[in-house]
Amino acid sequence: MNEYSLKKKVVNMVLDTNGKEKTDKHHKILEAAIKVFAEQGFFRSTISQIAKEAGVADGTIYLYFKNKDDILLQFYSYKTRKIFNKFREAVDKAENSGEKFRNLIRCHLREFQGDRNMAVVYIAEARKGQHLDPLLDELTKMYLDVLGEVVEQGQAEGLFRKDLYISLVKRYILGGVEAIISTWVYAGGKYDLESMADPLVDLFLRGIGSNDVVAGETP
Amino acid sequence: MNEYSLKKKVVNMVLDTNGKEKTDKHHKILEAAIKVFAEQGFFRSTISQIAKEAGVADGTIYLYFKNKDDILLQFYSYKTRKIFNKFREAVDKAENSGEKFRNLIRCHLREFQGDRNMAVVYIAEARKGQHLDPLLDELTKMYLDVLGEVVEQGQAEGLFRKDLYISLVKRYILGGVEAIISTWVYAGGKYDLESMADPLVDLFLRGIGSNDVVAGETP
DNA sequence: TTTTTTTCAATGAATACTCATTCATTTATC
DNA sequence: GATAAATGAATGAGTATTCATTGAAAAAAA
Repeated sequence: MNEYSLKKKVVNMVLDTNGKEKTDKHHKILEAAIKVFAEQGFFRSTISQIAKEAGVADGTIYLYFKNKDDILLQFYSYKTRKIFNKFREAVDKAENSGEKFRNLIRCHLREFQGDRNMAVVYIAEARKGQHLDPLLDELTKMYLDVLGEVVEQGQAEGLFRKDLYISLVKRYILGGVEAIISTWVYAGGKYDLESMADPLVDLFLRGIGSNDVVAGETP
Repeated sequence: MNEYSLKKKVVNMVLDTNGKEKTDKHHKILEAAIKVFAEQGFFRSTISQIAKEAGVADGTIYLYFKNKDDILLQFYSYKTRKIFNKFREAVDKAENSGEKFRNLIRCHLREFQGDRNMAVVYIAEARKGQHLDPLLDELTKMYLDVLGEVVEQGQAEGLFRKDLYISLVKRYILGGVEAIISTWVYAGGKYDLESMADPLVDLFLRGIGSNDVVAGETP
């Protein structure tokens, strides 16, 4: 929106000797912001609310973030990297493509369940796409790439159908998973999200049709 | 936000003798607003922009709408009703559940393709759910109900599997369809959306797995 | 019919208010 | 004591909403 001139070095994400993230201001503000965003949506949230939630002064936020947009941006950047590593790991530790597929979806659900505020922000704020956040697209793209990889391997292994419209399949799977997360978020996160992985994978693999009957067609 | 005291009667959606909606101010403003919302997002859009797009003065908008939020609300209310009738019709005119299912999804895609601004607003703005719009939930709920109906009938007719977790299936299908619409919107609406209906239905019915192999399990 | 009066939708400048952002001052750290 | 970090009140840009004024058209009077 305005000029990007950082007056001070920022991004001093300190790690303490245990390797755990030190609860420094930067982190505290980020978490507070996501909580507020999750509750009210990005545009309704004010810097003052975030500052209060983080227990700092309004001005302090500007020592760590360029502006309000930058808070969301840094959140995406941070979480996206972190989550993507988990996804990667889940896929890589599996032997065959079927297991990779199941692991990926289970991991997706588990990670979002583990950080509900993040889930809300991703689900609610992410769709806008377009201008604010190339980062968002990046996560989506990475996810789709991993999925594509798994599906193609699955085809090679004879586990998945050969006649698939891959780009459609990728979107469709991501859509299905996000719909389940969105429902869970919306229901207040009351039930166990990860346990939806198996029924969901079953749907992806077998579909809802019985036998070989293709509904709506008259062969 | 403030008190709800309407000083004048509003909502005079005039129908001319042909039954077509007369292009009165109310309608003109609504369409203009959705265009602006689609381009910039609700919060970035200003009343002045909408007024300019509609070719009226800023103040005129307040003769037809309580406030900015109300524009979005009335849009949802209006479109939701309209679209739902189409969905209903698509389902009712089919004989068997398979055809109903296919019709519903095709209709969904066709309607969204036919009004891209609407699609953008629904996809981008709708996820927030929560507070602003019980209307939104209403559309979703109606859609899920119709879907549930179709799926249950399909089970009775032996077309769909009996061992389905219905509430999961409903969400999952809506998610898949929305993902396809979202992709289309995001790609700039360049290709034909309705033609995705058949491949999509195929995925829903048959899944991506080959034969009876259930991936990731070791039976 | 012509003239006068009333009405009320439409206008857009003025208002009121919200917030992101700044910066002079205070507090902590070394 | 000097440097760095944090503060929060003050600023002002942006914009939703209001309302006194206008003028075209309908109704009433002539």
